[in-house]
Parts: sequence; structure tokens; C-alpha cells
Amino acid sequence: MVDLERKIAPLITQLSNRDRISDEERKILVGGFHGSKTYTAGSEIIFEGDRPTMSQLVVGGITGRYKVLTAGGRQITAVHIPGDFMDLHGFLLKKLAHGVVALTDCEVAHIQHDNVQKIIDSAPHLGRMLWLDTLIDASIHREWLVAMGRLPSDAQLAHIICEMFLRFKVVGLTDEMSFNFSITQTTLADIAGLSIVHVNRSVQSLRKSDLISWKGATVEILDWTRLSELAEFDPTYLCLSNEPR
Amino acid sequence: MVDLERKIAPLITQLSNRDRISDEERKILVGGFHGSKTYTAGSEIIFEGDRPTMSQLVVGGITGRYKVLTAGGRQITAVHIPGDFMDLHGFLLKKLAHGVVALTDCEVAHIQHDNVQKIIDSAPHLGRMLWLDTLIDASIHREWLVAMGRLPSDAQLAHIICEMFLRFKVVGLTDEMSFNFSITQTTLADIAGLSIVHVNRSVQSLRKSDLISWKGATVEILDWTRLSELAEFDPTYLCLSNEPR
DNA sequence: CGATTACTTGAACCGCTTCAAGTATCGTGG
DNA sequence: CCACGATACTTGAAGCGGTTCAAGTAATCG
Repeated sequence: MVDLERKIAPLITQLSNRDRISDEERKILVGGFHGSKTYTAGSEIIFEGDRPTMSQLVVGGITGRYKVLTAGGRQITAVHIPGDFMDLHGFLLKKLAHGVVALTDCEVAHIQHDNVQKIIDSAPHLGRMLWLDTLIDASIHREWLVAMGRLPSDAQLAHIICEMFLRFKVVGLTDEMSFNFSITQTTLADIAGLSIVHVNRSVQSLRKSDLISWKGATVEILDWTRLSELAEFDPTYLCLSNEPR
Repeated sequence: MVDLERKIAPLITQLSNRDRISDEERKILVGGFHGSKTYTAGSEIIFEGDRPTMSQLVVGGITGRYKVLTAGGRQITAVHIPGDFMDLHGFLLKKLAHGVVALTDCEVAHIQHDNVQKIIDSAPHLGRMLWLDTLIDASIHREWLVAMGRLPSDAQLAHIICEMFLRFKVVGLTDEMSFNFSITQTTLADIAGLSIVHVNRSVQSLRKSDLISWKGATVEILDWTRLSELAEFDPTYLCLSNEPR
């Protein structure tokens, strides 16, 4: 499965960014996966209330964890890019409280929970790295709570852009200071917990301040210093240091 | 250490609520702890940027994970009650992005990271239960994001009350439909990401609707059905089912 | 080229914040 | 046991940030 190995590469890259992953570990991890599937933008990958027997890894495109409310509003609680698990927590939580939707056309690889267990048993350090993966997920949630609760809308969007830039950079999907972030402003509104109209105005405010350019799917950061200051962005929470864990 | 065993009891209760914990496992877990410490309300237990070599468990009182912003605002991202770890994620994240403060007078027990590792090695199922503990923490974050992003303020507060009631109930700290929740409205505002004034008015709105009574430290839920409907509260995310994990 | 989707703009409105004051409540010392 | 200070809670009023409604314009795609 040379093909699958290539698809899993972003995950290996992410883990290698946080601690050394041996060749042996890489082989064990790749061996746990057993196929992939593609989805078109807008399609449901996981439904609220599902009890999956496998976990799914984004290998291309962008997906989002979300919940819909009775009034019709949607809140996205996580954005997954290549190398991110969308439901590794399902391994132990069993029943999922949120759904996952394809925010762009995307491709997803599968790993059975049985295989996750085997990996933990046979390669304890790799098991810890999978735990770490879910801890970073949680760490991002916490930072979103801070940004959502206490930052004005333009700073909140700036925070999202700073974070996504660094996360894309880790998996080698940035080009200088720009990256391909092909989500609509409607989706961005559901991430930020704001209205579409206000997201539009806030993005324009960032543009007018010469902090970013956002044309079509391409986001370019024009002034990282001022953008990250506005967002009060401290990348500690992304856990980007390489050390024994 | 009969005393320490008694103090760890809420943690055992929490875990036992999600899966069977054997006597052997209980002994191993208790044996990992090595002492406790008390804090007065308002004192810092963990500082942002710390690199702890142990994790801390609340055994009495309430603590809160938080971050302070330059404008002076504070956002609380998690509330910990007896039986909750406040920084088990520090075991693998190493550097903590948020501080932890005592929201009431409280007592905390300590477990060295070395001992966490020993527990995982010697009792794999117990190790998974610790992982699960951090996954539930993350699951709560996600639900807070939804409530914060898409619910009006009274419904958001209702959601917090529903959640706290069930979490207190799990560790046996409820009495009929009421529980001791001795936090100030200022703290509640920092949890909800709202202003103190508006929290006050929203609490009064819940009172006027005969959904709750909140006198001093005692919160009583007068109408669970209507309160949980207002909050769109679905307890799935608290992972309260007992099953093999 | 026409239909659909995404983005943009204006204007009225409302939920929440801020400022400012006043009233309970609680702990503590005289 | 009361006086007093501190803290928590409550209320009113003005203002602002963000929403909603309603169009209109620009992309995108068959």
C-alpha cells in the first residue's frame, strides 16, 4: 500500500513535529489504516449520535465538526485539515455528540478501532502520540473559547487565520505567507459564531488594515506581526515543539 | 493512606460511571497519588506557561482553567469539580497554555507524571480511562463552543446549569434537584463570555420563568424539562453511559 | 449564456456592554 | 452584638457591536 503510505504522510509529519517518530513506528501506524474514501463539499461524513467502529483521518481537503441548533443555526467546533483525525475521540467516547461535514471536496482514510488498540499495545509511545493528537484538538477548543468569548470579531477572525496558517504550514501546505483556505464566508461565520454579514465586514476590515488579502481560496498574511498582535495570538497551544513525550 | 483513598474517591466514582473499574485498578490508581494541598478562593494553582511534572486532581471545591487578555478580560475555559483533573493534559502537552485558579476554597491531590506512565504500562485499561478523562474534558469544550456561539445568554446559562447539575450528581454532590455551586456572578460571566451586568439579568430571567432558584451558593432546578429545552441540552457529550472502553 | 452560489452593501433593530449608582449580604473587630 | 468595611448583587440609562432583512453585484459552473 504505497499509495496509502503517501496519504498518511501528513499525519506522520504532524506527529514528527511534536516528537521523534521511528521508521518502525511509522510502519506500524500506516499498517493500521485500511482504505480511503472521497466526499464532495457539503456531504456528511459522520452523523451526530453515530457509534463508529473506526476513526477517520483527513488526507485531503477540509472537514468540520459541527452541531445544528433548533433555530437553524450551525456552530462548527473544529476544522480538520490533512493529517488531522476528525473522530479519534470516538475510540473511547463511543457515541459522538457532533457530526462532521466535508467543507470542501475531500478524502479521508480509515483506521479500525481494533487497530488503534493494537497500535497502543505494540507501540506504547505511538499510543501516547495518538493521545497527544486528541489533546491538541482539545487545546484548540480552549483557544477558540477564549477568542469567541473575549475578542472582538475582527480579532477573532485574525486568530482563526493565524492558527490555520500555522497548522497548514506544519503539513507543508503553505506558500510563503499564503495558503489555500477554500471555505466560504458562510462557513467562516459558523466557525466564529457570527452572522455572515458581519463576517464579511470583519474580513473587509482586516483587508483595509492591510493585514491580509483573501481572494477566492487564497489567504495571504500581509503583516504577521500586526495580525497576531490584534488576535493576541500565542502559538503555545498548538504544541509545536519537538520533545520526548 | 486511607485518607488519600477517600480523597480520590470522586475520581473513582467518575470513572466507574463510564466503565467497570476493578479493585486492583482502584488500588493502582490511588497508589499513584502522593499528597494533597489546599488553596483559598482566588489563589493561582497553575500559571500559564508552566511545565508541570505532575497532574492535579480536584478533591474538594471548584477550580477554573482560564486565560487573561490584554484588555483585562478573563475567559474561563473549564470548570473543575471534585473528581476532575485540572491538567492531566500536561502529561503529554508538557507546556500549559492556560492557568488554573481556585474559584472557591479547594483541595487538590497530586500525581507525578512518572506515576501516570507507570499506571498506563501496568494497567492498560486504566490508562485508557485516563485518556477518556481528557476526551470528556474536550467534549465539554465543544459543547461550550456551541452554547457560546449560537445560544442567547439565558439559554447559555441554562446550559451551564444543566451540565453542572449532572456533573455534580455523578460525584454525589447533589441533593434532590439542587447543588452547592458557590461561584460569584462575576465568575459566571467569565465562564459564559458575557458581562457581569448581563449575567445578572439573565439569571433573573431564569428565576422569573420559574426555571431555577439561586440563593447564595445553592442552585435549585425547579423545572428540568423546560430548563433543558431552553438550553437545547443533550447530555450525550458528558459520556455518562457505563460500557467497556 | 443563463442559473446558481458567493460576496457585498445599506439601513433598521436588538442583545449585550458600559458606566454609574444604589442595595443587600457577609465577615470581622471593637 | 452592633458597626463598619468589603464584596456581591441589583438596577437604570446610554451606547455600540453584531444581527437581520433586503437588495444588488460579482464570481463560478454547467
